[in-house]
Amino acid sequence: MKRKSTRESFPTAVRLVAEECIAVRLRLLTRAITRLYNQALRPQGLTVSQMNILVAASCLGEARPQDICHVLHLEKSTLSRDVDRMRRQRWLNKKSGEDGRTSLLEVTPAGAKRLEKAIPAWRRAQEEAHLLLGEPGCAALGRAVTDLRKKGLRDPG
Amino acid sequence: MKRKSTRESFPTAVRLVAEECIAVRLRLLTRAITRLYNQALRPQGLTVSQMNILVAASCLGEARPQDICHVLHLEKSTLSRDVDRMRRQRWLNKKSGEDGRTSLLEVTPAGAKRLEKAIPAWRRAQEEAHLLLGEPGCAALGRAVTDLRKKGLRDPG
DNA sequence: GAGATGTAGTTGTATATACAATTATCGTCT
DNA sequence: AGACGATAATTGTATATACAACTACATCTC
Repeated sequence: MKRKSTRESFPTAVRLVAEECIAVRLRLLTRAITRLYNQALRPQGLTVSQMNILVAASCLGEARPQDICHVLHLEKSTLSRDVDRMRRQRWLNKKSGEDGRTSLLEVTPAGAKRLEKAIPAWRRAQEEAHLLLGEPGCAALGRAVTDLRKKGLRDPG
Repeated sequence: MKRKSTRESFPTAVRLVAEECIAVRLRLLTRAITRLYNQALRPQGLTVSQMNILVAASCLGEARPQDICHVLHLEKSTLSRDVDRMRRQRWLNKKSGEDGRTSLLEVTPAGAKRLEKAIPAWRRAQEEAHLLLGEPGCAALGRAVTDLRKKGLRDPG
């Protein structure tokens, strides 16, 4: 993997980014972990994103799209399309709310079943991920998310 | 945000996923942090992914696509398309390597300039991200990535 | 109550991501 | 030399993601 470099000299700042950039690390780690979960979930016909949404919707009961966006820090247009796909699969049902602008999403029985059947696979992925991050890493992650919600870094949309 | 739930009872396991899932948290956090960096970088005409690739390529010197995939845990087809876009921008140059199958990527002067000009914006985003994660969080993140590379969770492609 | 302002969701467009299949090349073995 | 298996990259297809623009509805203000 280490290759002979034809020009070893380049700005110090670039080296700094390479060594310290939080986004690089976080994105890299997320790619790896996402792959882990998706591979576990694939036989269940679910992606980790879809599972996220099903779980959030289950917890919220009848949820407005914006509520789900808020808890997942998801952009509204992203969710809109995710929901499209999941409605096509009949995992989510859309009802119009009292306010003519809003709608309410609800997990269908089929969606709930799909989710439940995926739990064992999730558990396996979760164990591997836990091993990879270590207990302190997981704890730090939890704290960061709590902070994020508290500080309310404006969520998109 | 807390809404009246029409059905408060649903499987315990689902609650468990909601409260503990590492993928949910990591992805959520990554969405937020990615947004942070992208907003900072947008005036410089760079995305965080593109910056990642420029930095990796700069550090490696002449890099084979697979080398970049390896250090960033990126799937080869993903990189292939990212590189396409960046070649169109003239930030990367592709030369054919000695082996007829491989190619070598090199950051062009234009690419290097674009990257350097983006550093101040990066620095601002980095500070905010650091604040958000806290020093322990950042340290844990660093450790996790080091571990990931050590344990060599097979990278894709 | 009509127009201004604001909010919820969808649609247009682009990037980022990955898996599967394909293409092109390489190396080896006979 | 030719066949076969391995490797590097590209291409086909689908999901995930976000910003900007738009649509439809609501609320506020005068």
